[in-house]
Amino acid sequence: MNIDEKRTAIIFKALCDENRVKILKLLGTGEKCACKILEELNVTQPTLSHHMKILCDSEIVFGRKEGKWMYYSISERGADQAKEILNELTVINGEDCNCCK
Amino acid sequence: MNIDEKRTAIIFKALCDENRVKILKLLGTGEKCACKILEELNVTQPTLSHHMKILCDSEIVFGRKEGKWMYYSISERGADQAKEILNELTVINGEDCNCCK
DNA sequence: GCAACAAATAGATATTTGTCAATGTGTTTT
DNA sequence: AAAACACATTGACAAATATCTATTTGTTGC
Repeated sequence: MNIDEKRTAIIFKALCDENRVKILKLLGTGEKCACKILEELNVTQPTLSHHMKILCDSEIVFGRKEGKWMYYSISERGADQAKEILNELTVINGEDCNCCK
Repeated sequence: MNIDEKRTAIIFKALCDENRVKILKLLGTGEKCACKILEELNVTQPTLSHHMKILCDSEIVFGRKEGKWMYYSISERGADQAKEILNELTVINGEDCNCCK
């Protein structure tokens, strides 16, 4: 696989904000509606909406609309992709560098 | 494991910038000195230094000094920790939310 | 259609981040 | 010791980000 840097940055942006990590932890107990997530965080509704967008852009979180509610859950597919990229980026293939010795 | 949100954000900050992803890809072929990495990126030396600090703060990258050179490599330990956190954050344990139904 | 509700969008603002030029620090070489 | 080199730190600045208030959009129930 050849990793796209821009896409990788978008994916892991999901995980580099405290509130978004909290949201993922909440989603770990299963699908949640936005209103429920909002209760658990100390942010306004628009701020939550902003974070949910970033999480969905990463594809680690999946959102579905049902009537006037939005339900969010962790996407196994998206999570697996993030894991695969993390694996690829941290595998060590080569030799030590002697360029400066 | 109970995941610390602040620490998690610091760890994954390593992966949410294009240049840092490029650096990780370079380190995938083994330990490299800063000067070699600098050749491959379109940034100045202080900018590289800044990125290397963020990568080392995440502990995904390890730096060692040898004389006037800095050698960087991927830390298996740090990478494993990032993988473990990503796993924990994307495992689904619970039931679907019925709170709004 | 209208009121009530849930979520998204727009606009404003403070903070954080990525970047560079200039300078400082520590090491090697002459 | 002085010069050269590799890297870190500082300070400045523009761009991106997180947050809020106000408003808009879309859905439900009267």
